[in-house]
Amino acid sequence: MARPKRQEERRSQLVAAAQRAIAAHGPDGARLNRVAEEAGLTSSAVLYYYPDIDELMFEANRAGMERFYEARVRMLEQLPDDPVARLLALAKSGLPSGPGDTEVRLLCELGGSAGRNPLMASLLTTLYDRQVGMYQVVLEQGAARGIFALAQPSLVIARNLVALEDAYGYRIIAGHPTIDHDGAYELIVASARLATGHDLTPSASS
Amino acid sequence: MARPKRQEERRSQLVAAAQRAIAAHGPDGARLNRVAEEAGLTSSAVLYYYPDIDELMFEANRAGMERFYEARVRMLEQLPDDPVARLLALAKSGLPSGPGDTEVRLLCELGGSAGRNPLMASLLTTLYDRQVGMYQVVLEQGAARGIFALAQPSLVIARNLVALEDAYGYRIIAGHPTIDHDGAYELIVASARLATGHDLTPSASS
DNA sequence: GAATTCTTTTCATCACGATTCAATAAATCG
DNA sequence: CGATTTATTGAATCGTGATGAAAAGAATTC
Repeated sequence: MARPKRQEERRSQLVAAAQRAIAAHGPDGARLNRVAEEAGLTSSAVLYYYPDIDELMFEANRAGMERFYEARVRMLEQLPDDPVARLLALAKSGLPSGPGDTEVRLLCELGGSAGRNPLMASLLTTLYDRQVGMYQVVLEQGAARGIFALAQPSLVIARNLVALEDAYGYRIIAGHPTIDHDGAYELIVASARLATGHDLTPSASS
Repeated sequence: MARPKRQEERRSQLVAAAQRAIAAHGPDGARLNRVAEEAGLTSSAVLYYYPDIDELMFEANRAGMERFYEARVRMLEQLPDDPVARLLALAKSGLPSGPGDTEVRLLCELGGSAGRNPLMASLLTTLYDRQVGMYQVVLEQGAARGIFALAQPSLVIARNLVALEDAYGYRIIAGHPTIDHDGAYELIVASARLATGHDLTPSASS
């Protein structure tokens, strides 16, 4: 009797468009027009789905973080039950592939705005703690099996490893001439070696 | 025969005002009006000194980084010639005092924009490398005197320590509930302990 | 105090982005 | 097809910020 609603589909398209716009122009430079252009619509159409533009922007950021985290969780689940392999995979998956990695670009943009946006600050803090939790599980698992000889509490090691990921993410996004994805990975692994007392060579897992 | 020029003084006042505005509203939210208000002037007066507003903003950012770095260098110089004390002081001075630390807030804001601003990216990369250099000097000094037993090349250790500083700066600015200045300091020192093979207790320097 | 140069404000203008609303297009069902 | 609901557009409006020009204000020298 009428045209069916398919708003959810459009809404997620708009969220994706907003994410691209933010990655391209920053959280404040992502004007309504840019989002609309990115989505192939007019600004009015965007407003039709998100009468409050801030709501769309927040959702774009929130969803971006969620997606980043969820992807890592899924990756971890698909891996064999090997602490060494898992630790290395975590380190690799936490780094941007290069300066053009839009997913991490988004996260970096948010980091700066956390200082003046309590909501963003809270989301980022949560994301950080969740990632720390992931590392902790792997570390504890390895320790329980006698594979890792943790030199520090797992919380300390995990916090430092996630911190390294974050920081090198910024360096890679900024295009550091000698710290690219692989270089940062090696640096993080080097730190993990000391903390776990393990070689962390892919094959020497047991 | 006429009123003397004292533009340099005003210009540096404006740079400081711009820094405060950026720390308060972000790199893109720092409108000309905000800067003027922060400086106690009108927007036109600001334009009188900086016809190109982007030039002021860039200078504010550049000067902010420079100042941050120079302050650390001076602090190091004033310290006794003790690698342990210097390393600890470095770690402490690289972290924001709290979420309200405007100097580090500024740096965090820039980190995000580096992805779309090559000039900022270049400045931040330089700042990072310079800080790494500072750490390297201290590490090598300690190693040469037999105080530190470096578990890795000094470049690797230094890069990781500066990275930790950066990342915890973001966490502190974001107001992480359990990672404040002191907490982050302990985490960084914990990592430095493993890398230097030294207790890093303030008194056990020799 | 008058002349001169530097500084600042006021005001007008311009461009751009957000927002609204009426009009139009599209999809579905009977 | 035509009624009905959903989706999208385009023009109009509004506010904000950047910018420029002219006028007013301030500091110095003679």
